[in-house]
Amino acid sequence: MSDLLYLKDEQIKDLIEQIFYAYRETYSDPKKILKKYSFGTAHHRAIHLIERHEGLTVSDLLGKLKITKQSLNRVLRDLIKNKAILLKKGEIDSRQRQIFLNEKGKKLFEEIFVEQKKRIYNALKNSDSNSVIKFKNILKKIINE
Amino acid sequence: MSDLLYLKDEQIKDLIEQIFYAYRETYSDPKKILKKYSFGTAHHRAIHLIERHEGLTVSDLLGKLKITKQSLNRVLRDLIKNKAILLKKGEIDSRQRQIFLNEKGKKLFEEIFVEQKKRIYNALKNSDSNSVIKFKNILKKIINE
DNA sequence: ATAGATATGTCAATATAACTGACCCAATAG
DNA sequence: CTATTGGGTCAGTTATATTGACATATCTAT
Repeated sequence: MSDLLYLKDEQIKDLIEQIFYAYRETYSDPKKILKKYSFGTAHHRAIHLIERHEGLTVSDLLGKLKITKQSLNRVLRDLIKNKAILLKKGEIDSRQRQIFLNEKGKKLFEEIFVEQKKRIYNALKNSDSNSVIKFKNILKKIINE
Repeated sequence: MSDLLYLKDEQIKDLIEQIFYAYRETYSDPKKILKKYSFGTAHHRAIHLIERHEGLTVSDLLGKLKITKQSLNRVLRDLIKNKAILLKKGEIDSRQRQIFLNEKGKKLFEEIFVEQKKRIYNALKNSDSNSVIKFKNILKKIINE
């Protein structure tokens, strides 16, 4: 085991605790907005990933969320019913469905994002760009690219 | 809005996505071990916080987990039944209960931690200490200290 | 053309972890 | 001594996930 301070078990335990808080807080901020639409965090995560990866297929989304298709289906049904998203037949492979936000979904995403952004923006605003790059790099390593 | 690259919305959206993955992966690793004891991630989070803050009170733990006492109570009951933790009357205020891991709980924590540690250790092992300090600082800012 | 594999959708039952609301008791604080 | 606080519990409900089985459409390979 390394004797470097930041690789000591106690430091790693702290990080594990802080990663929990960071996730929870980041995804708690927009809960009031979601509730207005009768959505929960499951819907939020889906919307976020669809916005980041417009046109992704159902199985792409399953791979990112790592939930079962039955779980995802409930979420997608709700979002479709609410006209937040739409599914189109895949252009190359028409078994696939590509998922897009429509206007209502984009507006909802923005509303959510305004709330979530505050926390991250405030955390980063006094950091130099080098710190932020290092932060992102370590996050990437934690999730294996 | 800032024109600094790392404060652009797209960068912040990426971070929000990566924080989700980082949390999920970090807390997924020990699920097999937890299952052996018929525990879930709710028990895991409680055990982790009790290890980091030995002797904390029930309301301390509630404040960290941000769940209701009814939810926490189920978790604590399971952990007590399994002899992973014990509750002692508060020394100053005997209405309070201070929570401790006992030997079985410490062993369980270690077993869990070995699994979780791998991911974080591998992410940090090739980073310089400066990067790690900056990583922790930004995490702290995200959770407001 | 047809057989098998793949992508998606769905029904049903169950598990996990959370919630709200209503009480209770013991102990501290005013 | 009364009000408040810390903790525990019962009961019912909601949100999100699971497993397993099966259906349909489409693609791929022979």
